[in-house]
Amino acid sequence: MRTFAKDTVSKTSETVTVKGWVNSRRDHGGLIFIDLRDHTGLVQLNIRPDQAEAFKIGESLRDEFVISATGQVMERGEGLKNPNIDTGEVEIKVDELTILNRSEALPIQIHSEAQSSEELRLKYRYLDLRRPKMQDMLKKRADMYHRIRSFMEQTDFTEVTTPILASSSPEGARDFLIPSRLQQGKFYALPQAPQQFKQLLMVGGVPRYYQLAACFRDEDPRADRLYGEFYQLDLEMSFVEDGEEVRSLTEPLIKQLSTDFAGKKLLNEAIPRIPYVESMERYGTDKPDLRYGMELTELTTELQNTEFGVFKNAECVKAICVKGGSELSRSQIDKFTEIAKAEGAGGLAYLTYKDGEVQSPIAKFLKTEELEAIKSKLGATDGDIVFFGADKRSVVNKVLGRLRIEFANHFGLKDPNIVALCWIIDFPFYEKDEHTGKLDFGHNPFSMPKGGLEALDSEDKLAIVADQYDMVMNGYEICSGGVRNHNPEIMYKVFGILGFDQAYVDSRFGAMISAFKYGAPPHAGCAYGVDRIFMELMGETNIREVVAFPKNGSGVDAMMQSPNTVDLEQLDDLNLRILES
RNA sequence: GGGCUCGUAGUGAAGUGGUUAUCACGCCUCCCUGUCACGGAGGAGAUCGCCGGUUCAAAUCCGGUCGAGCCCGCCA
Repeated sequence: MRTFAKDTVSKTSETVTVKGWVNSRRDHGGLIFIDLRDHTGLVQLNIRPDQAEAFKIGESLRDEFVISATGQVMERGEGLKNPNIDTGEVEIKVDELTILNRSEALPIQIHSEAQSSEELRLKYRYLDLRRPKMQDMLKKRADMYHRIRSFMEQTDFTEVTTPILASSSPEGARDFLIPSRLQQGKFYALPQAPQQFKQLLMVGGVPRYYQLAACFRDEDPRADRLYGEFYQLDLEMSFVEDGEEVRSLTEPLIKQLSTDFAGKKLLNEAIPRIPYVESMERYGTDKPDLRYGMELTELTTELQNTEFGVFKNAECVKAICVKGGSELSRSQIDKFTEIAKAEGAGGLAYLTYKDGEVQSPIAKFLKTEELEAIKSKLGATDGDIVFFGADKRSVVNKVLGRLRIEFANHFGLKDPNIVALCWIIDFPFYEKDEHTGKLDFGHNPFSMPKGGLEALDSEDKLAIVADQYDMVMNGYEICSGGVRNHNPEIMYKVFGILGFDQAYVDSRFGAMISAFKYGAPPHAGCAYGVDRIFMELMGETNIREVVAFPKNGSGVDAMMQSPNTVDLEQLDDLNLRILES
């Protein structure tokens, strides 16, 4: 019977068998210590020469050998205890020692603080996962899944799995295509989300559906975005016409995960609802991090008659006040200026409040009353610095929104123990492409335009608001949802505005359109990105750190060598051929 | 597709034009009976990602290329 490492501490004088890996070996010549590691922790083995056979084996042990050791658990003497490990009070006096398997020297460091490169860690993920931090991550993720399922079951949601082999959905991300053998020349697509299936479940009479759903998108990754596949807590509710019902029903889950599960504090017990337009104006983004202030402050009116040409001629002038920022060096300001330019700004004007006076290259262009207005509106005091954006409104918001995040990083304003949640609501239904000038869906073509059919007749299509909502956690979009459009007439019109005719909609969303003709209940739902939520709650900034087997930035699994070539026979089965490039 | 950064023994790092490329961990041999990242003595191990150029001389400078990371585009 195997005993786990951590349990040995309560088995003094008992004879036990422990199995695990050699974490380290300390060979004193006439006495050998082994730190044996299993999934529960470490325990020290004490191997003495009087057990000649075991001692001989002990001398041959190396890091990461897999062993089985049998012996008596002994309380360590005074001064020999190790408070740094859970089992430091005891050690096992080994009588029998067996090597279950040997190990070559490891290609990555798993015992030291200095961590090997991510490239190697991913290639040898099965070794990387032995590190306590990764073991902890896997356990915590399982715990989170358990809590999510409990919550969903308690709130009467029914788990339904939907197909992985699905069909290509246009207007979205790039699809992963799967060639069909039985229907040659045709393709399945891996679902980008179970969107259509879950809506069809609503028509199918399932009142509340949920699923921890795998989603597949062939788009370039980021630090907070996995390549290829990720998991969503996908859910949908029928007979819901107000998104508030979805928001208020599900947000307690995210609060519980933040507090009970992750042990963090909520910034606001009442989660604010912020309209999209307001968020863009105040934070310059639709995923604001509310843990810090530095809101974008409007100065267009105050500076409309200024002598300073850059401000005078701009459609919009805004500023943010960085508390204690007057200590920024010239080169640091230059760095922020580069960032501002990369976001489309012409430059980065600033005012420094230092030693009771205003210092700035642009101060001489500003009248005393203008300087006063700036100071009072931004609440600037001695030691602060104020940065300006003056340009088209969208550019100003974008630039200052980005700088707000950069300043928060620079001054360490992101408190890792706080979770700031908010809902962004009322997204624009349509957006105009800045380059082509063409109208496109802002977020999701399946959501209901607020005001229904009539709203779609509005002259200004950009003013049409979708009943669409995102949840934001500490600056990360963690949920997206909406009240769905369950009306075929509205569906046709929504696409018609973009120039797609009825036949197009029928061909792409035939099942949905057809289903909506047979008594589709109104419904609404959302999908929470569980990988990203888990990342933030674990205090990680790289999402690959919280996934067992992630792909790298090139979409490659360095461990499994996927994607890979296939046999010609397999291609023949599918009637496919690879063209010479 | 674009921008920025990086690539040096098995691993992590140092080395910004000039001796035999340095250090730590790991590895191998030997010594060591109370360590806990044990300690000590010795040893092996690097075409400095790859190709080309500049130079008397290149890990170092330049160009290209491959790979990785971050960001932009993209992500209904």
